[in-house]
Amino acid sequence: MPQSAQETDEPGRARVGHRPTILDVAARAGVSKSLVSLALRGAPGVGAATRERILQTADELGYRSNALARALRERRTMLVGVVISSLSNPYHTEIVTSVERAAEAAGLSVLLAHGSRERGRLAGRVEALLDLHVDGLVVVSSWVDAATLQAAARRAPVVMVGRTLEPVSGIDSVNNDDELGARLVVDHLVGRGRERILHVSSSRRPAGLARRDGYQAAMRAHGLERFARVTDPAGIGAALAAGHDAVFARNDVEAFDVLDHAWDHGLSVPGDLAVVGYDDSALALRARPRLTSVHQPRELMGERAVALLAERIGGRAGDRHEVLAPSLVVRGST
Amino acid sequence: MPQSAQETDEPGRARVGHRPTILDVAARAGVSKSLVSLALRGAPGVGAATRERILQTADELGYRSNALARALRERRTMLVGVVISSLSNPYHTEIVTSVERAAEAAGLSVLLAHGSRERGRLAGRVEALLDLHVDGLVVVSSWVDAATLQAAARRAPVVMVGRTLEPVSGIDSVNNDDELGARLVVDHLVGRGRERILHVSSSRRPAGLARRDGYQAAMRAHGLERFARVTDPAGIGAALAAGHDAVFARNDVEAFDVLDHAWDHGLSVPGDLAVVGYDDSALALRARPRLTSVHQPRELMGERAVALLAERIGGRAGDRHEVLAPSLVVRGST
DNA sequence: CTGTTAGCGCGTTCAT
DNA sequence: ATGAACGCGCTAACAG
Repeated sequence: MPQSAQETDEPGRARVGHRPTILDVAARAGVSKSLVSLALRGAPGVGAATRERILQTADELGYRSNALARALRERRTMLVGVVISSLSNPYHTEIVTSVERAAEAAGLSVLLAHGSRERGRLAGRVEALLDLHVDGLVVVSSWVDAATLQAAARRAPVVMVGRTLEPVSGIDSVNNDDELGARLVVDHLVGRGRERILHVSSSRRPAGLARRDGYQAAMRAHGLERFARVTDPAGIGAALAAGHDAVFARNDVEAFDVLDHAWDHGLSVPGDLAVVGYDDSALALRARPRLTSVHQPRELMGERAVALLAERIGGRAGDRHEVLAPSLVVRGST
Repeated sequence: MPQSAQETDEPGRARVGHRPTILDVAARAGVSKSLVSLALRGAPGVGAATRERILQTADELGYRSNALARALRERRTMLVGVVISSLSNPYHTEIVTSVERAAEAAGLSVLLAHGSRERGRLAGRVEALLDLHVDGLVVVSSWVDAATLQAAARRAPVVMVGRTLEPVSGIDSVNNDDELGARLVVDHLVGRGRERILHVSSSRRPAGLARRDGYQAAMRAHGLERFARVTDPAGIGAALAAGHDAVFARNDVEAFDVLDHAWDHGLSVPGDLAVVGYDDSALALRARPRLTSVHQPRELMGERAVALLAERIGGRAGDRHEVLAPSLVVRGST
């Protein structure tokens, strides 16, 4: 004969080493577990006195509903997963923070999964979040490959913050106009009389490529293509030796490297060399001189990402890709 | 008459918009769900041919076991939750990375929850992880209050990386010897002929307090208590004006602020002012000149944190508190 | 041995 | 206000 916990357990006495369940509360309060469920969620159909007694009992027992069981039944978790590949790039973590803020405002809770660039690791992190049945996924890393994104999108709404290397159908995206950002930089530098502008970029990442393209187009537009040159951070020394009066780095991290190089070699900034970064992250303010940098509207990007996720969760079908305008923040490095 | 999925569903045909379940695989392979479960987990008692067919079928259907259901049943998730309050302090994120590495090696998957210092937010993040039934919790933030830690420890093993403000029973901890670290700094500076050593510390955090105490004790040991002085970062200007030839900052972030101040006011480092940080984080290498800093064995700390968690999960009862020795890494700033 | 049945874990929902 | 069923995977007990 099968025995339920209600029959075997001493009613009203929580088993030791065992979180109290809804059944414990029901037994102690002398009602059915259904009623406890209703009462705890403030649903109608529960007498005022009974409700009070149930809440009281739950409180005494320190009852907490089991999120796993609820999620299993409700088919949703109110969780948003955020995947990130760099905890050391302030721009990425600042995006995460803005996503968190927006998610919280929408009643969603954020779980972060972090994985570095190693093949497969990030895909594994995405899997882990999906396995937990997050209601949506925000990807803040261009290292998650298209196949993984596409597969993920079949399991949950996915928003990419930033660019993907190849177009991916079934996901939304939020990013800034990297070409425009690059143009703002070149225009600014040219306006300050700099012409020999070097571009520093270590990256085959999509945003890096777009910025590089924007840089080249802008140089061309100013008739400066003869000075256009791209190097990775390791080649800064050689490139600068060839003669440049300004550097546009693909992001603040690499701009910081350029400043370090200048410091190490006695180059004055902005005297000998103007330096511009991208992202306008905390690093831009850390730098000395403070870094002129292209600002991405992070706060808005986080909000839009969560909004797009919410729309998808609400049933919207088509893909949406939002491109926001960056702006240039001028500081001491130019 | 109740109908099971097996009866209502066309066998071998996954319902659209619905992840295939173990039942779908069972139906398609013509076996019971129990056998599918056994086969998928490589358990004995399944014929070779049958096993093959089942695996094949699962693969065709793209079956993924439902982690929520499994966790509900098995009472464990193989997840470790990590709580962090600052994504902008490299030391914290580097600790996270080392915990991740160690956890992965132990077959555990890490979920990060981030919350800033606002009252209650962090406690909420801890709750969120516990509600997901993480198998253990690593706390990398002294902002999580003692009551929250104690309550958490009743739900899952908890390891604190760093110090708690007040002693907390029921949790383990891993941290470095802050007093020793401070002493290393003072000894080093005195060895280089600096005596007027200022301590910069913004913080009422436990680690900050311990470093401050260590600093004061070390100054006393050198007969330099008359020069001992503590200020917060905002007061650097005034404090330096009072005459100091060295600064020991409570962490790299604040040491960086000191370097910035020096730069802004034309003080040469280490000529006019020697500067020492704490944590030996990525910031120490970013700084110019590069920062002398107290190294905490982050990699080891992450490993020990996960090891302690594993022990607790394995049933160990008593509290364990490990204190590791820091070391001084001397660079250009002194 | 191979494979099945029944029931558990826990919260939600619906018909009674 | 309640019992029964359900969401999904695991497992003890049992049949062939």
